[in-house]
Amino acid sequence: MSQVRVRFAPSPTGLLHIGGVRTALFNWLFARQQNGVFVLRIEDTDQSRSTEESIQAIIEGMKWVGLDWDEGPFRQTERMDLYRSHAMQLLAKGQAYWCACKAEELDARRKEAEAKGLSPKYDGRCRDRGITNPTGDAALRFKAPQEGETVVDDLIKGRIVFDNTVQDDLIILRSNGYPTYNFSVVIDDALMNITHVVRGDDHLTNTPRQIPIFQALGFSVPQFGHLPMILGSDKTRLSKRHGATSIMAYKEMGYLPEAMVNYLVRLGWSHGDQELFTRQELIEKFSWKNVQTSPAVFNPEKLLWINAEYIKVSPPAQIAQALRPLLEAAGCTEETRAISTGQLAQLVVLVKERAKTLMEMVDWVRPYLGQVVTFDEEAAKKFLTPAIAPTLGKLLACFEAFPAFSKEQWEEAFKQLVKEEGMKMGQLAQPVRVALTGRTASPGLFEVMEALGRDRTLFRLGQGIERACRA
RNA sequence: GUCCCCAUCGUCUAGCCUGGCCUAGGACAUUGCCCUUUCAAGGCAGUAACACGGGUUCAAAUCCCGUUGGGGACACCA
Repeated sequence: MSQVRVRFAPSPTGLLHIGGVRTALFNWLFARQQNGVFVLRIEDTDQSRSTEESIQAIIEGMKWVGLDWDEGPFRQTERMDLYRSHAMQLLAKGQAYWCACKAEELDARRKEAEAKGLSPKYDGRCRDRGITNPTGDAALRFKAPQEGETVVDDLIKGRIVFDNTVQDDLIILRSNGYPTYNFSVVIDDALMNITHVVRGDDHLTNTPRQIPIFQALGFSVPQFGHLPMILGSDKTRLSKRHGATSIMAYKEMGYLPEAMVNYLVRLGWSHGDQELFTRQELIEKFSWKNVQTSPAVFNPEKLLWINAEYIKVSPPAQIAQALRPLLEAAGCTEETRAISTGQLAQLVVLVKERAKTLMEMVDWVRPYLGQVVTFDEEAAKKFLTPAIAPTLGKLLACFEAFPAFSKEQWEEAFKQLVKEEGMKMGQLAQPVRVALTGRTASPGLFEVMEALGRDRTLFRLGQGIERACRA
């Protein structure tokens, strides 16, 4: 069998959305598993809607999720001669014809047919007119088969039969000379030797339109596979109404690319009960057989859970690196630049179990940057009271007596003091927590002290006592 | 309207092809408990589904037909 060649062919009419990423991902996994080739092709034949920014957004998104392509990015607008010459071939063979109907006329006729409850398909009035010297605004139509059936043996859905009598004579070359989608995909998929065309379910009904074009041109027909759609919580097709759909929006919200990939692949594909996969496992275990046939609702809560799982197990230094720009963007520019990645990684270890996104992590890490603590007013008011000040003072004196920080020693001393004062652990722990972090919630107290170091711990404790006395 | 696809807990899904092991398993979310210096994390337990109706069969979530419901496509968009 020849080498597997698959492609991802987005149209650059907006940002790269998660549905597109999932389609790309399935293609990519299959290519990598089969030692095949993954092609990136930009379908920009609609000059009125395609933009350069969108092309950049697609490339940026693909890179972020780590879906590297082997060939391309090809742009259809750079391949116009190919489409035109093949269209002319069809014309010469009598499998295409010029159509002089005006777009507005066609529109009107379609509406009329619909109003009468008839099929809105082209009535074929130019089919046998034999126009040989078309005026500048004629379009070229493909002579679609009008009888028999077209069978698609779908990789995911199995055998699907379409009745050719409902097929339309599609326009393949617009009056402006640009090819239409259904024609340019066929030419490109054929010329690029694509072996498996895997795309969204919304293309399923395009398949019986495209197969006859492959055949008319004498190309071998690739295998097709149609992925179920991603739906929003209301079970309609996922769109902006449902929240963020652009892949880069998830980056900005603090999601990890590996988490996105893991979530997206599980949306429509499964391997028994397994939820978490390394990329290597995905490549090994992926199979069309286990791709779901029905659409899936996008569930942000599960994505959040997966992201949290990835934050917990990813190398801390890697998280630290990704965190840096977000920290700076959050206004901690100086503190962030002052800290080494190694030190930042230690903070990541400190808080990684409580942050589900990098954005949340920014907030968790903040109290450990800089010398001074920023008090949460409510927390300070509640726990840093004059009543507790003397005990905090004793604790400070006790800690100061230790020349160096030692988690075990300091914890021992802390517990000793709690006992002497006849308090409960929490009665002293909370005020100390507020003194050290400014907040009522934090990692374990002694981990916090370790992260802060002896000097800052003592400094902040002193700060807390001052605040308590003032209150 | 026509054509096509789809249908298991709220959600993602296992099981369906090759009927019995399914009084339907896992995960997210949710509820309760445990752990505990706070917040998490973790552990344990619970609530919760085969859309409906007919067949076929000794036996159906699994096979067949229909109904209903959802989605998609019917452009000189992709």
